[in-house]
Amino acid sequence: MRMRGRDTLWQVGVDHAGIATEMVVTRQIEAEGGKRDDYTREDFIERVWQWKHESGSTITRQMRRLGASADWSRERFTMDPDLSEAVTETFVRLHEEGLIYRGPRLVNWDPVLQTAISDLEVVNSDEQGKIWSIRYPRTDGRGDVVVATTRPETLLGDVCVAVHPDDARYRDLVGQTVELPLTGRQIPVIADSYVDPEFGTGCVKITPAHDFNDWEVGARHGFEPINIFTPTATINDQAPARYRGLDRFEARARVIEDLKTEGLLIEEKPHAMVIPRGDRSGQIIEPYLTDQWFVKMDELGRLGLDLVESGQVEFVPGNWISTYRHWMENLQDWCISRQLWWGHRIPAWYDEAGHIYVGRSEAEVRERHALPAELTLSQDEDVLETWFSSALWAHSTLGWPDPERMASEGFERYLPTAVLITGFDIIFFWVARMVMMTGHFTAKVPFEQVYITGLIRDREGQKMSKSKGNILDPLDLIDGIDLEHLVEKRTSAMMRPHLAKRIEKATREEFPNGIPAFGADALRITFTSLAGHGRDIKFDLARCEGYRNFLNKLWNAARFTQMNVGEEPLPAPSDDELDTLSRWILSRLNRTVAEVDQALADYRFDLATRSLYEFVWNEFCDWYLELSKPALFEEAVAADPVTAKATRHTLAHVLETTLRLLHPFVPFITEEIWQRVRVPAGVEAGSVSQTSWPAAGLTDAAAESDAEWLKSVISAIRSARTELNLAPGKPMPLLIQGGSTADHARLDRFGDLIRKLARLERIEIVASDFDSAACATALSGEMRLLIPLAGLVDVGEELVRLNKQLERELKGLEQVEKKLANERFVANAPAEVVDKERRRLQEHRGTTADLRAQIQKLESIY
RNA sequence: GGGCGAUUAGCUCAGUUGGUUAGAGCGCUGUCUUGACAUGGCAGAGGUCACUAGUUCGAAUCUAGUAUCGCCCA
Repeated sequence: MRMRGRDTLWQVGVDHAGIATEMVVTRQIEAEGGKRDDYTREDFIERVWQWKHESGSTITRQMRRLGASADWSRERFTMDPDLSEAVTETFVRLHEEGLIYRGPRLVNWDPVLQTAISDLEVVNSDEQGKIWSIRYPRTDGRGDVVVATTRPETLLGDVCVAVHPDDARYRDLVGQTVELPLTGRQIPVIADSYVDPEFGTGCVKITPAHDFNDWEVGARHGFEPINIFTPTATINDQAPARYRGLDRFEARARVIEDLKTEGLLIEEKPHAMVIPRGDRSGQIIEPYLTDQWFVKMDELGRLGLDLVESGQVEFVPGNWISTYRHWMENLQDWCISRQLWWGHRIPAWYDEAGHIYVGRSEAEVRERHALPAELTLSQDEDVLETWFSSALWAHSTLGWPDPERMASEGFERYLPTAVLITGFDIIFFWVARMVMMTGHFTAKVPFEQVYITGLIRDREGQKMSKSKGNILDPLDLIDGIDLEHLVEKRTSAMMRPHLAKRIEKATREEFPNGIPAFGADALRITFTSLAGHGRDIKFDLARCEGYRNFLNKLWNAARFTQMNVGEEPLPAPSDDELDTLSRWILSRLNRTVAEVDQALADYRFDLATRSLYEFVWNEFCDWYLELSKPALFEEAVAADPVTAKATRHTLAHVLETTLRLLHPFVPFITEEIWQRVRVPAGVEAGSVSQTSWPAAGLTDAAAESDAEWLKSVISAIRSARTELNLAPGKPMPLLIQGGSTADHARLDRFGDLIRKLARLERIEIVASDFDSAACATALSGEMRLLIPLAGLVDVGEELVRLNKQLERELKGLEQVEKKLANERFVANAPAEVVDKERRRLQEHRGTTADLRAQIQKLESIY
């Protein structure tokens, strides 16, 4: 983009990762033998800042080493004062608009971290649990009701038992009461269609304070929820004294034991179930009743959906829109408060009577509500979740809400931004929320396109994670790392230390010699080459190695070029001074530019990389450099100085242009080489990054066809040579039989090149009646390339070779014949397709006839 | 249960609006220290495009179903 002369901004920065950071610092304190409780809020935050300054810049350090060409002077952090101001402003405005509210709700509660977390931070894992059937005696003495539950301890908070309204078995039960075991309470039986009559006995205990579904049922029937847990998930005073103070698992054991004693436990059996766990702590999450802050999602969700459905924000690849749509259509209100210290503190104050005042500061609150100075206000202890501030990123980093900063940071100039590049796992967390927030507050979209990259997985296809110990630090791929350090890095500071042994073993198996240094360029181009539009990227060191070798190839091609073009500016040849091969490579270069342009426009970095790789290696290095050598040899320079000059200039020009094309992929090596070729290539700029992006020029069909002819002749001879087991260096003559006038004209022009590249002694054209019985044959178009066998090879080997070729040809011939024999094909297929098949038929017929004739001749003398 | 996606060479993946004998890298085989490069050159082997049916003159490509796997949501 920048090389195309566009006004570009790559806004870098990081968020403050509330929960994760708080956990890391807490663990650090514990490792020193301290406790988090020893710290005041202020001291703890101080400690977090200290940690952040020391080791919080890992990501930006990695990005810098990778050569990310961002505007580093504009790096932002979500806890910066200006971004924090945006957070407060957003909260206050949303509150004023009635889109933020506080209330008692069931939230996902992490009893270890003691904070609410959002739905998205809960990981549901399939686990083996148990299910218990419990008898609830009817108070009318007419038997019992049996309920099944996976969480018997929650019966202490049951408010009723529910059955399905259409369930004939229990029709007489509805409206009756049952005795809730162990509590001495009586609870009613109600009918609700939430109950699945097929599941268990068709009777369900309802515990509104500890289950999301039960909460709904309880609310529908007007029950007051009974919360039986403290914030650490121990039993509170709502329960009978016997259970108070037990943690949830102890309570379960005692409840079961007591039920057994009372003869109320019917059975216990294994049960496959889904357990909610916190994605940070790995602990079982409790649905827990607390006061939390929420953002209403109905209106914002509609906006977020509209902006995408209308095409103002476009996903690449496009089918991610269905994931986005699906989520936006099923939104829950967004729980934004977290019971943490590290983050943006909620701008709400309470008086002693519990009234809530929201405002930008305590002073503003006092003034706005005319509160007397002696009234004590205390600020809400909670902070906002990290994504709340990240959601504002697009506009808050451009100065919003301060008009002066907006002007200086380029709010109008850069919003909407062109593209957000991110992983699909973050579409809900971040993308959707950015679209909603920027849309709501600025009436603009945050970005026009969202390029969703695949997720980099390890060699086995596993998601990389610290706890699995399969992470790879890009820095270690760049600089290399020995096995011991790698093992140490992967097994230290683990959340689950018992996995260390297994991780160590796997690491030693996968990287027995550690990781060699590949360099930043090789790593970058490996990633771009893997960046197809799939959703997973399996990372394999072998790919990295391949691209490192490619860069080595590029380096050597550059050395060759430098050696031959020198260090002085080269005069550009006029069009008619350009030799065919130079015109060919320039034509191929132009095609490559066009391909790369198209690939980049489509975000197909893999295809862009491939075009460049193939051009550099398979065309520039394998052919042009080789073909240029004869023109650059000393005798040749004297014989044809014009071609030598044109070739030199073309070498320099093609290399220099290729470097510009490659620069966004491999910035370091291209800069290094470019500095050495810019003078001979005649380009004025201080750095390759300041040159302009190449424009695709015209292609040259005549030159391309000449070069293809030349390449196929040389390849045919080389193949024959190998198949005949002729040493590559062994001189041999070549006889040419047949061929068109065009062939002969080309032989005339390129004979010397063929001789040199195919290592021939001489080339001789022989008459059509020349007896080729004593020759090996290769076919190239209409030409027969004959290699006299005398003294060189075994006739038997040649026969084997020819028969193999014949077999291949016959297969092709058969296919074409079948096609053309089909009348409906001839009648229905487009004329050019049919013509093509007819031409192929002729070719195959000619070739097979030739091969047969030659085989016969050889057999006659064999 | 709902949604999304995948299945192409031993491995990792391309394959555009359906149209030569389906391509690449790595790996494998043979061979070569030729004056850019052995991190290399040259040549080669290797595929029933998961399966079944359909549409079509023609299917890796389009449609339906089946199987296996993965992810997201309930």
